[in-house]
Amino acid sequence: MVSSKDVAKAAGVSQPTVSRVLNDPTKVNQETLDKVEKAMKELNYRPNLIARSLKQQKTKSIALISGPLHNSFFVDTTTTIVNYAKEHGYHTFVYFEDQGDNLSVYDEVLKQQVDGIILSSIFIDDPIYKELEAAGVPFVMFNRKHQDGGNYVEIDNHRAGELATNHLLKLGHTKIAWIGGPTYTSTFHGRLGGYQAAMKATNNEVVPEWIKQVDTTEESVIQAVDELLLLNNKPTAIFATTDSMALDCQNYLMQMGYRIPDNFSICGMDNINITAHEAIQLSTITHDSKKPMGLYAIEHLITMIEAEETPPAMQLTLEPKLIIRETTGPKR
Amino acid sequence: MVSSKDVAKAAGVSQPTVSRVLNDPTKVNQETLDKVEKAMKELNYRPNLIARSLKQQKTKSIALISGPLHNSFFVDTTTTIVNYAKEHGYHTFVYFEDQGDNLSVYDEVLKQQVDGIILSSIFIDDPIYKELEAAGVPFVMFNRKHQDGGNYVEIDNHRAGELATNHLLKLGHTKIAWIGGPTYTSTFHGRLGGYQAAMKATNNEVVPEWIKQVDTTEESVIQAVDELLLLNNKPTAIFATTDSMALDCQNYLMQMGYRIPDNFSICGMDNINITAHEAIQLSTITHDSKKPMGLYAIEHLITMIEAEETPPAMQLTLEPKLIIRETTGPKR
DNA sequence: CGTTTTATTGTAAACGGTTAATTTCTGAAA
DNA sequence: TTTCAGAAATTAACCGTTTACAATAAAACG
Repeated sequence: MVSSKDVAKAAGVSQPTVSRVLNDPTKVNQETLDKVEKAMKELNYRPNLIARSLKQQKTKSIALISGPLHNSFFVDTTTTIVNYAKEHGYHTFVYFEDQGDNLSVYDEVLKQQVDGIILSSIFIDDPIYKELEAAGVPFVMFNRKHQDGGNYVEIDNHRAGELATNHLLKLGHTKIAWIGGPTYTSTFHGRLGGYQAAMKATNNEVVPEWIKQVDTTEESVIQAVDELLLLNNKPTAIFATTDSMALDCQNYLMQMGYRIPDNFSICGMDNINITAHEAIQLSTITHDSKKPMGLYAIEHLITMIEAEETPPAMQLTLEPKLIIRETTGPKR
Repeated sequence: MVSSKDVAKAAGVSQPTVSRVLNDPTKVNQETLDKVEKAMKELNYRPNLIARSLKQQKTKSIALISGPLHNSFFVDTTTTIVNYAKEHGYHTFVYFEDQGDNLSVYDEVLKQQVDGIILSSIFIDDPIYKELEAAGVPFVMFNRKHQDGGNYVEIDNHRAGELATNHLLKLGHTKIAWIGGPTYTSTFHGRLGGYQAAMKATNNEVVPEWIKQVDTTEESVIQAVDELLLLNNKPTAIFATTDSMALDCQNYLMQMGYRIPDNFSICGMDNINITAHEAIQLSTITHDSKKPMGLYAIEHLITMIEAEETPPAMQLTLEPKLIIRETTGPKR
């Protein structure tokens, strides 16, 4: 690999002069500048960012620790974050959440000396929060948040749960199932709380068998639906707390010969792209902000990284909004 | 940030001893090893991988330059690649293809000293190929390939084009539209060639107006469909050369009140997940290999990175396979 | 014309590790 | 007792940059 030393030799100057050409060309004589730039071109010189990072104590790289892309919600956020970062001169390391072994990811990321971290995969009382704070690296959470606060952008999950549930109640459903991920995450915790609150507020019984905690994979959703189908007091509507899972429900129920919404109403959440497809038409919950959630996160992260002094924490809870499409209908 | 020097001081040893504890603990006395490890723990020491990378001249990081995730094909490949890389100790920088400004991405990536590159976004005669070769960094292409060969995994696009077209011909369609991306990429070049070959082989006219080259965005697909709808000899079937575009066609035509496949047959390509959804049921093309395409790519890349001497080039062309679902039907 | 600025370049040190070469120490063999 | 091998630790050099500081020469000043 050709280094600035090689360029210096070729141009007949000292190596720091080459460095100056790169960083502050006004500080160098026009004549030498030409010489050096010519040598750079001839040798096809590319500055070594690793060396620069070491010296400058910043890497111009960030880490995105994201939920799995098979949930399209994370497709949008990943795209937004990676592209915005790139436009602002940052490179993005991407990692996908791992059942279990998450700690090693954080550890690796910190060793990599990233300038900041964006994460969606934190638990309400995740000990990683304190570790990250101790490491002193800026980080912002999106989608999920932590009990200790910090910087985050989320949707009002409780309110969202109420919204979806009330929508189904208003259609005449009273036997409403809830399918979601682990409630030690703020998202599902809130969405479950909202569901329960809405049921109670209307004096509807919440039967424990209607509440299905799954690991959000298709198989686990299918199993949950199977179990619901075997119940005596079978629900007539399902609040599937992510669109990804709602699609799995819809698909499986249709495969089993049921008609949506005639036999079952399904309401999802996230308003991922495909839900608007004419053949899908999934009722869902979105938020009423112009900016996508990932954008808030990355904008704020880069502000934090580049600000002289720590800016005030971003604690953003977006207002949820119901989108009624064709997968929810009156109880028959 | 606490460095190995701090650990050394705390443990009362020299700094290289700390390094040896990290890299080859057998070379260090049990007693000192304990001392050092204790100090590491107490100070919460994390080795600086940037410094290590500089010295070792390898970063244990790779770059993935991918097509946009809104095409779900790249969702699967990205997931596969990032996860496999991580399991093998590599960190993945992700970039999404950019209309136009691709060169700067490659430049940035090379400056970052990545150990290898995986890319899907290369043109048949892309000059970047020679640049990458000159830079001496291992790289493998997936999905698309380059005229000069190199390391790649692709699907037989010509064959795939024939397969899809023949399927539609057999259903009685003779007026078949082709919608695809720019033909200076090997994928669309091949898929168009196969379509034309199949038409000619059956003595069917290929009307130039039926061939729509778009930029693969939803808007451009909609515009193409609009134009097709205005033709006198309107096609009765569409070969949309990625599932992403096929879904856009299906959605738009349904919105316009057409019925699929009664009014139009649609065949996609890639077999992305959602196409199997009961409400979508898109006919499509896949390949008959057990491994996903991205896996071939990343496996080979890591082999290239870690092999003593350059392994033989991987030039893999997977056999396409037709999946018939419900969006293609007999001509009415 | 001597002295002070200013512009430009070079020298040296540093970032945090790895690793080759060297030193120190121990204990066994002669 | 002397010698020497081997183990374990230290010292020094290096990776490719940036940057503080010193040196030099040219320009500006009174």
